[in-house]
Amino acid sequence: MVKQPQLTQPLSTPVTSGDVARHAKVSQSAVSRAFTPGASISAKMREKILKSAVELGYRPNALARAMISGRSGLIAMLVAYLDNQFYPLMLEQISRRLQESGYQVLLFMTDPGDQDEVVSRILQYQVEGIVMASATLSSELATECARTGIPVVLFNRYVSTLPASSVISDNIEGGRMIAKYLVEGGHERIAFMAGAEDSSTNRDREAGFYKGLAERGHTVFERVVGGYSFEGAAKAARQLFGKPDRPDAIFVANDHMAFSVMDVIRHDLGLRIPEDVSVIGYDDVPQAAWKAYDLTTVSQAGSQMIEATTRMLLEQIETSAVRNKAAVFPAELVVRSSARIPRG
Amino acid sequence: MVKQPQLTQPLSTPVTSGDVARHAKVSQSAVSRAFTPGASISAKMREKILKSAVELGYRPNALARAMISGRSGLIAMLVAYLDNQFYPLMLEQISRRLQESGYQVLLFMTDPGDQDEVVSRILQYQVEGIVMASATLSSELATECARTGIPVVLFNRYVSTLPASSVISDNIEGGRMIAKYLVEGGHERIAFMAGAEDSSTNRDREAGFYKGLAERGHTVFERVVGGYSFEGAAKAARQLFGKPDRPDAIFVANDHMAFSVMDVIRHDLGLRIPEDVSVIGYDDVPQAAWKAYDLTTVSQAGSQMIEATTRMLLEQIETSAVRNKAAVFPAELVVRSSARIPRG
DNA sequence: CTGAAAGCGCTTACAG
DNA sequence: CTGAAAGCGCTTACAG
Repeated sequence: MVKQPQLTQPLSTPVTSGDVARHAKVSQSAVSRAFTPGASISAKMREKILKSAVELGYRPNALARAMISGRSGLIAMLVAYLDNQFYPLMLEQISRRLQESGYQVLLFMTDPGDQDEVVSRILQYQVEGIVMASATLSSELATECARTGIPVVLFNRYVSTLPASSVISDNIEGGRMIAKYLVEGGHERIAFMAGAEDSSTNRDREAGFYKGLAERGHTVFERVVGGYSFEGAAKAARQLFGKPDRPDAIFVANDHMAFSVMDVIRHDLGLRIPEDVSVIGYDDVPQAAWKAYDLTTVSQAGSQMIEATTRMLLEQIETSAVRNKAAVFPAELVVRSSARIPRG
Repeated sequence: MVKQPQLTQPLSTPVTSGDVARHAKVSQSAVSRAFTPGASISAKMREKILKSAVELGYRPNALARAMISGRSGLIAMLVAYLDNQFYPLMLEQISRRLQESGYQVLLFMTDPGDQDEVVSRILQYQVEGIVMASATLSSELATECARTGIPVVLFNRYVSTLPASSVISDNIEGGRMIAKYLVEGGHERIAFMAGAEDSSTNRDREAGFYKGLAERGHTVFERVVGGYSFEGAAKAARQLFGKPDRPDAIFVANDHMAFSVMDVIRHDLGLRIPEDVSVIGYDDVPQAAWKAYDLTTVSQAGSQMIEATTRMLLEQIETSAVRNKAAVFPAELVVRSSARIPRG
């Protein structure tokens, strides 16, 4: 005969440390100690308590613990949009790392209009740290977050005037490498498609790119803005390549837009890549390796950036110190077939 | 002269309702009421309190509120992997909807090994509801979540024996439509690539597909397993299409794998799509519309599924009732160019 | 409408 | 090592 679940014990067991204490015939403080690593409690007592806890289905209430200890174990993760695959992958990995370290991620999908609301909620939930993972979140929001005094790490973005750490790759050098590669590939009319004008990633990639062109006696042939969106990039590409005197190469500020640009060049305009136009992106998202695009791009040191983000954040939390350090990781050109390969 | 921040008030303001009460010369309960919608408090008093609160930078402590009210405002969102773009997009939209409704998403990236740990943490954080958003999370995990008595909604997955609601699209009908389309397109050797064997999406899509084939006097030509991963799909595709007697059409259980299959067919094997092989996917992720793939696929009613997920979850939370309803949304064939179009 | 008081479930000095 | 007690910051009956 199958035993029915005991009806006296509701499914959503609100079992407290007091219940366990009574059951194990010990004090409530002892129960607390049994669940606190490093607390002074005898092995015998702990065992007895753990046994009772299992029997009753007890789990410490993390919220109550947070109240008294001042440690919520919560990290706010601010993200703007997940279309660009770079971000979900980073979100996934950073979350996993934080979970492994005993923290839990509170997700904030933020929009430009949200700012005050977001900051307010972050504060209400007593998060111990904040990760801002988006190229496009406004710097006012970053400033507000930094002002809370809660440790902040900006991921793939920086605001130099802020008491917040940031983790980025060397976007300036990345831009330079791309300029070098395109010039050496013999291109004469080299264009640039910007992402979001106010993002540090775009600013640095663009600055490095122009610098690289200048170093080789070139200037940009034409500049358009795609705004880091697929549709924006398509529109800008049609305008740019739809004219008779079109570029023979383009650096697109991220891969996500580069795919859109490639589609327009090939399918709307019937041009060949790289024979008619060379295309280079930035980020090296997994799709860049997909054969249909096989995109030459610059790889951000993703796993190092993830590691640095969690390390810097946890370090700040554990030392109660708010820092303003920037970790910059090297960029690396990943050569595939979407851009003409220089000879030699 | 620029004024320095007051050093007497630390940046991470631990301002409590008591501080506000003292400042506004009212009771602490009054402060609480000023921040509780619908509480009985005079307009004059509320105003005075709100003014003090702003001056001091007070925010109610959500954790303390949760302790006493039993409402944490937290929803656990369980996700397995974010490679397949379908999931980040759903995660983004569901999170936005929950935020708008005043809830906050606690993110759990889960692995097969994690189960007990995940359930334990969910319980510790006193979440009010759980969304399981993954085709591949194990049904034991789903069972464990349902057993907690916390409202659960399975997104894009179901386990019929569970006291949990689920939101899915009509995967059986979707599979049938694909079979019909391929048979009518005149294909003779129609293959199927499965995703994860134990997922309900795969089971239903496969069952519907076979049923559709049978209805038209066909059987599946060959069946391989891609496991819902890009690499798994590539491997299976090489094996399947690398032989002389290869399929002339394939239904791949999701778009994410279909892209991989298309790359292998075109670039590794030099075959044309759809002239040599027709490919159909499932999900209609944004990439399916990218011209390089232009994938014929079945669209899941994403926005309806998102809406239903949040509505069903919030309804269960607000009525304290755990339900076992399944919301099934219609599937729709999206015709693009990766599969031969039937005449007429 | 308002305030004093109890209590949510814990952790952590403080004695013993 | 163990227990009694205070207290984290709130909400919510209970009186007035």
